[in-house]
Amino acid sequence: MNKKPNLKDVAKVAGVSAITVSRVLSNPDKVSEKLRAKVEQAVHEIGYIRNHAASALASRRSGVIAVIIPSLSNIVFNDVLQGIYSAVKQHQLQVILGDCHYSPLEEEKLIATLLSQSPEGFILTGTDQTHYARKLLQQSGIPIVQLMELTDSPIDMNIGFSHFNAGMDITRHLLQKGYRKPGFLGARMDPRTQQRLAGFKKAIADFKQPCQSYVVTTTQSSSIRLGGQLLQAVMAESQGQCDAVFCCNDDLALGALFEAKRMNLKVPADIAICGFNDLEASALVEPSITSVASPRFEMGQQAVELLMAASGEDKTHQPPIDVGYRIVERAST
Amino acid sequence: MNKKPNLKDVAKVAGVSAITVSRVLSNPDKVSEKLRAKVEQAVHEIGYIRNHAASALASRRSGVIAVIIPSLSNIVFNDVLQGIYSAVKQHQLQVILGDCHYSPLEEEKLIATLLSQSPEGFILTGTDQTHYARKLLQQSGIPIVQLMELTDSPIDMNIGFSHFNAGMDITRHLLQKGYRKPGFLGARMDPRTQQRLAGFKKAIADFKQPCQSYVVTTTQSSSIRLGGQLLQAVMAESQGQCDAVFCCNDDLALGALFEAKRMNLKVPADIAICGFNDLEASALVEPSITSVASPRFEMGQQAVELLMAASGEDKTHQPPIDVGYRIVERAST
DNA sequence: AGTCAAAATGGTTGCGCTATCATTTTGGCT
DNA sequence: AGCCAAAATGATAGCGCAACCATTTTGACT
Repeated sequence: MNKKPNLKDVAKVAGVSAITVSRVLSNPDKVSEKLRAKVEQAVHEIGYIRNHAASALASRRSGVIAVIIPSLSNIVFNDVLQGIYSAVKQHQLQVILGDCHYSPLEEEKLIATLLSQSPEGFILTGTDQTHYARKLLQQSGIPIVQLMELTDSPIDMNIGFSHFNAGMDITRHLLQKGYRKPGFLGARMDPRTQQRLAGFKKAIADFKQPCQSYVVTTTQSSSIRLGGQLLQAVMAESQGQCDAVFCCNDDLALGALFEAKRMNLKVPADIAICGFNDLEASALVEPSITSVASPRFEMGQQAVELLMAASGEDKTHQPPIDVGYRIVERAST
Repeated sequence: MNKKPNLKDVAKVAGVSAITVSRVLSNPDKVSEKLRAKVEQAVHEIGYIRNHAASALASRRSGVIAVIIPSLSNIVFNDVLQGIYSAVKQHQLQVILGDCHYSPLEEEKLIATLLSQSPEGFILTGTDQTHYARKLLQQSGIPIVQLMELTDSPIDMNIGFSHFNAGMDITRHLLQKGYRKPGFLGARMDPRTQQRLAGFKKAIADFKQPCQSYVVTTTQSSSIRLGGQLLQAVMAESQGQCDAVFCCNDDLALGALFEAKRMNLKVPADIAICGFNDLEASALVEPSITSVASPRFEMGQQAVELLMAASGEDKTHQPPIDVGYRIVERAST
């Protein structure tokens, strides 16, 4: 194995200087047609690949953005990620991704690690970063986007929607449909789930008529199977009285739906079911499941655009961007 | 904003030389207790974060591995990714991830881009890389793992299972169950799907009794909804004769199942349905869906371990590792 | 042909770190 | 106390590239 070719090797083959090769690679518009062809030919011929570390060091531009999500297994963040990757491609950036497993402490460590790559922007999920994490981020001086939720005190920029309002709205929807004994089924209980639960409680507290409500939660991670178990739990706790469940996400809702069938409960006659995130399956099961849709892909895209826009100009603190949500009413309610 | 602190700044605060600080950070065992405490204190105090680019340039170790998957939206690759991330954490590595959208050409470009980060290992999905991509990879001299499928001519290392055999086995299962007019429903038609289809055809060709088979495929990307459409298509094509479908993945199988119910076909009496990948939902729908399970998470983990093991020693070409698969027989067949 | 500004190309230097080797300090032993 | 190997720490150089500024070439105009 010969050692990897560098700029000088290309320069030699192309018969130009090293700096010229560099220019061809980074500013193809600034050089003459002939030169570019000659150099590109040489690059291809010897299979030259630019050393990113050296380039980043010399130019102080890493061409990288850092992203931290709480979970790789949750489809929700996948959609966001796809948005991020699609946007990033336009800007010729690389993504370095971290999975903090819903833990602020892991997130803090990840932030330190990812910052060492000198990212040009940072995308975080949620707003519950540790104090030291916030310090590191602020000190880094790069643009930051906090994603998914809205907060009054963002580190820098913020884009998302109100999970509290969404939880409240969908609970109101249940109440409007005449259900008076709704239950909340929650898993994981991350901040966004808690906000949805708070919305649930608020809707019930504000409702003009009195009603009985149930809350069954677990810190286990969410799954379809768990949805079934939680439905059993809420039916047991309510002694069969519970007539509607707001599941903190669609996985649970699917599981609750399957379980309801096994328990011979008619949906929505005996029990209404609604979920959150509007996964594809929710629209296609029988009966289809009412859910809350949000523009996840677009949120990811827009987060990248915000970073790019911000890295140019000076810090003009923009207000949080509310991307909103939509209650998708279906047969299950 | 003061500019970011560097090694010298830490050294000044700690009252030692820059190189010593470097050593504390990279070889904490090689320094005295006192020194380490002093330096770590200084690091934390000024919020120093090591410049990865400079470190990588000077040490020729990037601490990064590159991973390319064909799709971010496919849960299958998510499981693999999780395995990769879990293994990577042990080794203090970062992952740079690319999504090639099932395109070898995009993959080639991605490979070039990711190689510029001087990764210490490369994980690829599948075995259909372009010629130039293979050249670049080989020239890079780093360990490479091709994942998911098995091949006789790997670029370097290879871990996966035979999609051909799996497709053949599950088709045999249908035939053994007495179905004589099976159909294959395929989406995307990436190499692995094609191998499953080839297995399907082989099983039918080898079967001792003659039977009628149907193949309906599309290059559209897979979805639950599409599964329903493909079921309609195969029933139309077979004039209602088709009595079993092998769906190239579980999303299609779920869609086919939902559609079968809408068409008032009993599963498995009127039509058997089986899928591939054994997603959680497949076990929980009614009737539960027969599928093919494979150790995806472990494959991802093991790929990383292979890379790490290989980067130490010399290239001793190991044979491909077959992780196997398992037919999970359920109510739908 | 001669002029001059604009476009194209090249030389030097330093980004922040670590490898290599050199030097100093430590501490167990006679 | 004196010796010496081992442990701890420091000085120097260079990784491969792009910023900066210098130089050469081009071509539109008189």
